[in-house]
Order: sequence, then structure tokens, then C-alpha cells
Amino acid sequence: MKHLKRWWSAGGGLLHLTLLLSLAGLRVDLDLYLLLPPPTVLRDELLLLGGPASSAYALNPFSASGGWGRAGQLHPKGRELDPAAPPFIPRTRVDAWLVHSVAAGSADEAHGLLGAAAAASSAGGAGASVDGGSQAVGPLDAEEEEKAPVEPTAQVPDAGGCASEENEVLREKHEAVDHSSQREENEERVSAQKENSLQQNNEDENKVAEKPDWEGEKTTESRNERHLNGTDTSFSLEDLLQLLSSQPENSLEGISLGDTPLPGSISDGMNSSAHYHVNFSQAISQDVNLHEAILLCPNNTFRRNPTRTSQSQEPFLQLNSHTTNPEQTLPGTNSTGFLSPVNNHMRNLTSQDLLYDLDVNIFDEINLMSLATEDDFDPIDVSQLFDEPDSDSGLSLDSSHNSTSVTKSNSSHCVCEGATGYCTDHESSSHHDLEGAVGGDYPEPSKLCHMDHSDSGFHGDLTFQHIFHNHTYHLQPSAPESTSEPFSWPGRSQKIRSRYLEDTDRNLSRDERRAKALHIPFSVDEIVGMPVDSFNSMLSRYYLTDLQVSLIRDIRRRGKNKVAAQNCRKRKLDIILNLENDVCNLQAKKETLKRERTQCNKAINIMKQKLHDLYHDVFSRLRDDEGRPVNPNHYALQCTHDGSVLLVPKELGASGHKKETQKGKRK
DNA sequence: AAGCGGTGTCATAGG
DNA sequence: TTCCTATGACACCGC
Repeated sequence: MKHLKRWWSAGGGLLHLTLLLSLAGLRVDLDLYLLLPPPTVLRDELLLLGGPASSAYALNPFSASGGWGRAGQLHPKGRELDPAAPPFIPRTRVDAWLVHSVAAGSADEAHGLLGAAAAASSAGGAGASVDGGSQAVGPLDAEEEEKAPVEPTAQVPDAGGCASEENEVLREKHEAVDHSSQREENEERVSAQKENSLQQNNEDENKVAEKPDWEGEKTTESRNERHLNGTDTSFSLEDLLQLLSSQPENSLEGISLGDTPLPGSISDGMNSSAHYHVNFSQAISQDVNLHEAILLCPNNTFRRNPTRTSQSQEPFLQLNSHTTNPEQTLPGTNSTGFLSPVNNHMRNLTSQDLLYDLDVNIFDEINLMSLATEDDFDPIDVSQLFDEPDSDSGLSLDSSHNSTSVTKSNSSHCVCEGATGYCTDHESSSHHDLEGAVGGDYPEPSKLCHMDHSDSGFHGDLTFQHIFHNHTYHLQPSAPESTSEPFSWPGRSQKIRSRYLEDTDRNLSRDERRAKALHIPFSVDEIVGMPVDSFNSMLSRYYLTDLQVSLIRDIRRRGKNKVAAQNCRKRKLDIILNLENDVCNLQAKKETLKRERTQCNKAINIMKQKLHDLYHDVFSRLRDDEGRPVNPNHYALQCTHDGSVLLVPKELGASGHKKETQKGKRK
């Protein structure tokens, strides 16, 4: 079992995926899925995928908050982590990486990746765990890159009796490392590295022999605990037997099925370098659409209206059911007893049922996620809460909580290690999601997908659910930064933590709390902000209960109305302000007009006065027939059309014609 | 404690 | 008919 465990340490992830795909039995039948890529591989993949870790964020078809973007954030000091640190890694993500590697590269290249991953996986015992890889931040410096392939061997514990096989294993590792390096450097350098690695292989092996057995055993056992206990198994015993029987090269010698059949058998098979090659080449040759399988499968699961045929749909569902359920199993769960019913159950399920179960479990998962964020993160508590296996130790998506997992992994409870990472990751991802929605950015619904789903009664990949849909509910900007919080919790009292969580909830709006309560897989911003077409397609694509749909529509209506009310009030205020401005302008205009009128009146009065003066001046000069001054009270002056002026008696004003004649005579 | 302003929500009308 | 927007009215909250 040491041998097997060490193998598991070196490349156990590979084994797991093999079974996974075989169980799914479907389009993807490769053995390389479960390989845990080393940080270098992840980084290489990031580069291959087109850019830095930050850009890789967009490459992740599943995650908006974690996933591959995190994968590139390898912790530079990852290898210095506690050897007991479990390789927490989102297995699906690892799968995707490997799938990508196989699909994109040649067999040798993929082989190199695989080997490099195995080598780094063994190095993971010293901290370069997959968890560290996924979390790891920043690119490794050149020196670390160089070291990475070498160190693993130093971490390989003494097998104590498998020297020959171990030689092959180590050689495979180093060769794989060289292949990995090939992609970055020229061939000459690679060949030189090969020689060096081979030389160092012997040295390392000597070191390995000197290594205390417990050091390697601790790491490997801690990992095996999860897998062997059913926390990370993706198949039933029955499937395992079928798989093994179908592959004669997979020897079961020395493996106690009753003990740890799963990784053991597979590890055994993988222990052979020949088998290693064979499997991988087969995987490559059979890798029809691994990439597509990974990338497109989500469309078949969580979408209500998948474009793919049901034929391809059902297998994937089965695959998911196999992958997630056991994966969520907490340590100590009897994988055999629990998986078999699952398989039987799954076989009897139709795609629709599976979808329904998926729906139920998705939100159960989210529920668990909520619990993870709201409650204590002690995995034991989680297990007690749900009273069923539910620990995906591989769901280490958020690198930001590396410290947490490290801290907890320092504990001697290897059983808790896996769950610790799980919980931490849940918390982290949850917090991250909570933050993620603050900006209001929502991923394109078409990009939202769900990889895994669990059988009813089992909470599946909560983290994936959160990641894929970014269904988070934004916090107030004033809320404490959740990114930093998870780091602090281990050292704080639970009261403070619960208070923080309460504050977090309190900062959520009513609809956000409602959505959270109903596990709406979308953020309020998404629901409210997305266009009508996207909204409708989202509702049709995702399998939501009527209650959820109703709530989503209400949220959208209220959100729209809220915005409308805000706009309305803003508009009203603008109108009021404009009216006030109008009032001011009108008042000013009124004052101006008043002044103008006053001036006009003054001018008029002046004119009147002048006219009056002129009038009297004219009369003072007028004389009647007798030479006496004309009385202005009895006579008036009239202007004719031709400009002449007539003196008209006021009494006879009506008969102006006579007076006009008379006056004309006088002049 | 009352008043006031801001905000969310509902009901309703209209486009 | 459905959806969206605008808006009055009301309730709630904080100051």
C-alpha cells in the first residue's frame, strides 16, 4: 500500500479521472483526467491558452470567480507549504487542464505534461500540492521552474521495497518533466536537462531513501484518506471491477479490494510505466473530443434547453453524478456502500430526472455553500449538519485562502484536511462571489455552466455552482472586504465571525437575501441588468423552479421599478430645479420689465409734459378775429392729413369741416 | 416624539 | 397581450 500511496501521491489524480471517464462510459474514455498538474504545468497551460494568469481568467469556461484564472496563481512558495497540506484542487479544473493538454499537444507532449504533473504531484507533498498549484500566485521564477521537477523526487517517500519500480517511476517523472520543459525551451536545453535530471534522479533517489518514511506517508496518506474514504471517489466498486477486468494490464496483485480498492488498483496499474504509456497514448488516440467534452458538457447539464442531443446528455449526467457525489463524501464514508446505490439509482434515472435532481442538488449545493459561509467551517460540523458525505476536498478554487488551508493543514487531522480545504474554499468562493457581484458584471448566460451535479441527497460541487454562475449577491461597498476576512477567521472568535456574517447579510438588500434564500443562481444585478432576451433565455436555459422563476421575475420587476423610481425622482427633482430656475428667471425678467415700464412711463410723462407745453405755447400765440388770445378751454387744435393745423372750437368739434374752413380763412 | 428627506415597493396608467 | 417606463402613493428608516 505504500507503493500505491506513493503513486497516488505522484499521480493519483490521474487514476481518478480514468475511472471517472470510464464510468461515464461515454464519449470521453481517457485515463488522464485525474492527473494533478504541477504548478508548472498549470502555468504552462495558462501560457498555452493564451496569456497570463489574469487573462486565463476568461479562458475558464466554467468559472467566473475561480477556476483556471486561479490556477495560474501559483504560490511562489508553494513548495514550502506544509508537506501535510492536502492537494486541494478542483479536480474538474485539473481535468480540464489535462484535457486541454492532451487535445492541444502531441502524445509525447501530453505524456510530458502528465509526467510533469505526476512529478509535481509528488512534490506536492512538500507544498507543491495541487492546491498550492491552483492557488499559487504569480509565475514561478526561473529558478523554481528548474527546481520544480527535481524537488518532487526528494519528496517521494521511501517506498521501502519497490526500488525497481520506483526507479521507473522516477525516470518517468523526470522524463515527463523534461517534456514539459521542452515546451518552454529549446531542445538542446531540454536534452541537457534530461541528463541533469537523470543524474539528479539518482541523487534524489538516495535522498529519498534517507527520507523518513512518515514524511511522505503523511502527505500521501492524507490524500489517500480522502480518496479511499470515498471523499474523492467517482465510481462504485462495481464499476471499478468492471474497469479493472477490462484492462488486464491493471494488476490487482497485492491490492486489497476490501481495504482500498479504488486508488490501489488503479495506482497499481499506473505504476507500470508501460501501462502509463499505453494508457496515455490510448487516451490521446481516443481523445476525440475531450476538450469539447469538458467545455460543452455544461450545456447538457444545467441548461434546460440544451442544444445537444440527449444521447450525449445522459452520459454526461451520469458522469457528473459519479464524479460529484462520491467527491462530496466526507472522510469516513463508506464509499462502497454508498456508491452502489447511487449507480443503480442513476441507471434508472432519465435525463429529465437527472436534470431535476440536478436542479435540486444544485441548490442543495448552494445551500451547503451558504452554510459553509454562514456557519462554522469545521468540516466535521458540515458533515454533521447534513449527516451525509459532502466534502469535496478537491474544491480548492480560491487561491486567496491558501494561508487558511495551510494553517489548517498543519493540524495532524488528515481527515479534516480535505474538508478543511473544502470549507475554506467554499467560504472563499462564496465570499468571492459576494464580491464579484459588486461590480455588477455578470457573465454571459451562455458562458454560465455547470459541470457537475450530484445525486439527490448529495450535495455536489457547490463551488462549481458558484463559480459557474457567479450567483452572488453584492455587498455594500462599505462592507468589509471579504477577501481578507477568510484569512482572519481562524484567529478570531466565532462571535466576531458570526457578527461579520450577520453584517454581510444585513448589507444585502431584501431581494438579495431572498435570492440567497432561494438559492437563485444569479446575482440581482444580473437579473435586473441583463437585457430582456438574455433574461428570457436565461430562464429557459436554466432549470429553475416556479418559485425561483417567480422570485427572479419579481426581483427583476422590483429592480427595474426601483431604478425607474430613482429615475423618476431624479427627474422630478430635475423638474423642480428647472422650475425653480424658471421662477428665478421669470422673477428677474419681471423686475426687468418693471424697470422698463417705469422708464417708459417716465418717457411718456416727459412726452406728455412736452406736448402740454407745446400746446399752451401754440395757444398763447393764437388770436381770434378780434385780436384776443384764444381760450384753450374753448378751442382745440386738430391736425389734418395734409399736415396743416386747425383751431377747432370744442363745442363744434363734431362739425370740424366748417371750422376747418373757417380756420383756413383765418390763416 | 414629530417632522423631514431618502428609498423601496406597489399599483396603475400609458406607450 | 406582454413588457417597460413613469409616477403617485404608501411604508419604512435614519437623522
